[in-house]
Amino acid sequence: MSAVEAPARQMNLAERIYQNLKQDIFDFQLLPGDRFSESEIAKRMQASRTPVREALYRLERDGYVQVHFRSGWQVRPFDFHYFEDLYDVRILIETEVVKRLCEAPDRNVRLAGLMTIWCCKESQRISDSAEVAMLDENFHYGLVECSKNQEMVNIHKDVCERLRIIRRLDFTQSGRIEATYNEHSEILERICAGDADLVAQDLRHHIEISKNTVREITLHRIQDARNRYAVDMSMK
Amino acid sequence: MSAVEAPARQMNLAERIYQNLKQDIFDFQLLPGDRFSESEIAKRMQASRTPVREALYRLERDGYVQVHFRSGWQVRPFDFHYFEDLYDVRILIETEVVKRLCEAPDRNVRLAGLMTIWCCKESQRISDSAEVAMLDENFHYGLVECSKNQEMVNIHKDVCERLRIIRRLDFTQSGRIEATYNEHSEILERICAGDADLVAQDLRHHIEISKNTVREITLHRIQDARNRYAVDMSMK
DNA sequence: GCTCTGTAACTTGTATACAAGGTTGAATTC
DNA sequence: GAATTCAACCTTGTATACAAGTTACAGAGC
Repeated sequence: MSAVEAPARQMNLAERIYQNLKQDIFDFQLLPGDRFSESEIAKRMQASRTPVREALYRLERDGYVQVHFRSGWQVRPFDFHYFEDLYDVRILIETEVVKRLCEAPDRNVRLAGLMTIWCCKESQRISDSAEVAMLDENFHYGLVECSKNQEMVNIHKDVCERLRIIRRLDFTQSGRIEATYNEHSEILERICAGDADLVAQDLRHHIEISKNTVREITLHRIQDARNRYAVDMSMK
Repeated sequence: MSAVEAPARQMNLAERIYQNLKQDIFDFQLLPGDRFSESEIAKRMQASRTPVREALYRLERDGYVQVHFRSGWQVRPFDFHYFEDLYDVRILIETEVVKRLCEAPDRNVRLAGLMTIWCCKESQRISDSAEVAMLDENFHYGLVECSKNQEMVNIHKDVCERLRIIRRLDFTQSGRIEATYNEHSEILERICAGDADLVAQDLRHHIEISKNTVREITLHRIQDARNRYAVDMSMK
């Protein structure tokens, strides 16, 4: 029962390949719709097909790729309807969590960490969009972790990870950073005030802003992102 | 886009082994805590280790088994806290769904199938507990499918499947069948009436009955179930 | 009897060989 | 030129061989 679990899980080849492939998908190195074979990946990762297959089947279950019988693999094409459904699940879980939080007597303690980050002076706010994007994710993870329901945490994390691929296109818009700070701090303060209905409404609205931007994202923008990424890489 | 997906997915060896192993776990042929090796399974399933491994890694991700580094596999031990968390997720999803249903103008049409099964005369009710258990599962699936949110359906299905291992111990109690009929029919009628708050309350209560029985289940009862199953098998 | 040690028999992780079905494209036929 | 055929080459699915690490137990030493 002690050190059996994930903590010190040494990196298998399969694990490493899984992480790398997922990162490639997030970075649009592998574009939605792209087809590829196991041998191709094996060659690129300098490994045999066995660990590659293991990684691919995990990615398939995650919903990132799909296998065609004896006919290669494919990065799962974008499906905006799918993303919107995921956003709804996020809204459902997070609003439930904040409602519960509003009834917890020790909510101030539980939220202390988040409050130091988000309810700070304007001068202390972070302006780097990549960094804020990460903080934003952690904000929402942090809320759900307060629920003390590990399965809710797992499912929520899963959903957010599947959404990450499009969320990262979100923080490029100007004004989004400031708005995020304002919305997060308001949510936290209202939780402390115990305003269950109001805060659920705020949170729903906050997430729906992201949800609505999904519709605007086109394959063209994805292609752009890829090009930008390629340039970034060559400059390092 | 036509016949690419799951429908005609022919049974791989890996797929077959996955299903068989899961069934063994459900039937308590493999008891929580049991340890076993890949070769063992391969021998029993008359296949090589390759498809066995694929199946095992899927089961691991599903949360049924865990692998110990170069030291065999184990059926994940029971953790009642885990099951209660899952029940909470079920409650959250299903209450959300019925709330939405109460606002849908065409809810009578969507629910027609369920109503013929559950809102029938007492004389037409089914009394076989295994059959009712299956109908019960389909009732809850059916509700969520009405939500038109495929991801919610998927997650809910996943959660229910993970709960199935203990839910099947539930319908043995006398009176449970009649109560299920009464509760389901009341829920359906109240949805049609559009009573969002009342119906959510009913549903929550209905699921919490199951949730509370979890606490009563002990490993001893599981052992019993296994013995009973072994007897059933030998009688065939 | 107890502790330690080393080895033999296991385990999973990875690479590779082969089987069986899918795809493609050039040659053939009309 | 257009349609068809068929073979070479691809793909994944499965079995097997080997590498590397873990476990269990017999036997030595005390």
